[in-house]
Amino acid sequence: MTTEVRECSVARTLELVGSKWTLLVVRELFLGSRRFEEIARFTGGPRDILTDRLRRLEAHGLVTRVQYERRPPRFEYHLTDLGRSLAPIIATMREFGDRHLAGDDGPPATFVHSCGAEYHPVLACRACGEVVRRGDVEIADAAI
Amino acid sequence: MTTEVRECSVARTLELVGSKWTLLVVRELFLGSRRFEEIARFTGGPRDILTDRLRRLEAHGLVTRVQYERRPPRFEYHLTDLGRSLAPIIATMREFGDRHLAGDDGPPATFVHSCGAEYHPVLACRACGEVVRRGDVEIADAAI
DNA sequence: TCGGGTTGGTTTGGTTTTCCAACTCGATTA
DNA sequence: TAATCGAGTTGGAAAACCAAACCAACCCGA
Repeated sequence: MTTEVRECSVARTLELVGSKWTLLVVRELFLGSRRFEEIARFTGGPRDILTDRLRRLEAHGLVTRVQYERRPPRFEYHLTDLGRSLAPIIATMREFGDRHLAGDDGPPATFVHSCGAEYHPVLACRACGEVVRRGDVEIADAAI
Repeated sequence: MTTEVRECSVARTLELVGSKWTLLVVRELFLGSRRFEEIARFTGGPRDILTDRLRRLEAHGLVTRVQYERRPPRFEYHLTDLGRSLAPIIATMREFGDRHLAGDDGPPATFVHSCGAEYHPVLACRACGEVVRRGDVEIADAAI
């Protein structure tokens, strides 16, 4: 009986962003925080862990550390293009939370799409552009 | 100076599914695994942790545990509707992994949309149905 | 020039989780 | 009777996590 662990893309993605605080750091960067103090304050995470997560994200090319001041050396963190491509993951998580885990006073933030409506993301097929509903997608090739 | 931690939907979602192995369990259920042994085999996770995750998912209504045999009592795990609504999170993670973290022989699984094309999810605006590109969405109300 | 304050961490010391292998338990098949 | 199976438990070690304190390098006001 061999180990039949599925080496899937979900697992690989989770190795990158699946540990505690990582995605909250990324969320903060999406929201415009740049400095360590902001990230620490708004996520509430332990500073040593945040340091570790930022280094790890940097090592994988999702974040860059930019010196904005020498003489005391000070740094800002920016998402790279690769980092920004995590947007759909954050957006679908936000949507799930808004819908199913909202607090007493509804979702804590709202976004607007360029069409003018309040923005709620749904999945669409890249090829045909149609919004996907349950049952529209089938697995073509097992092993995920 | 008060603690200004953002109580956002992303954070709430991560409390639910943000610890290690949870999303891999959910992925397995999406792929059709039902029994503990399958989940253990295909995720490779420690059995005690998997038990914990399944109980936790059950407690939050994402999974139901169904007895399919008495006399040795045996159980199956099924996603509830709420659990199935995690699909976009899994799908966007898979897409990210396929695109940026694929192994040597490309993505390990492919899916097909009902339009006939290979399925790759992109985000669209629920209201207007248009595919979202960078810059199309703005925050309307801070605090996320 | 002295005492604070700011920024971006690192260190310390302990708590919690996670990990893993081995074991259990009831029932079933050989 | 032994071996097997499914679905966990158990115990101990390793890793991750956490809060608080500390540090370095500067800036500011008195």
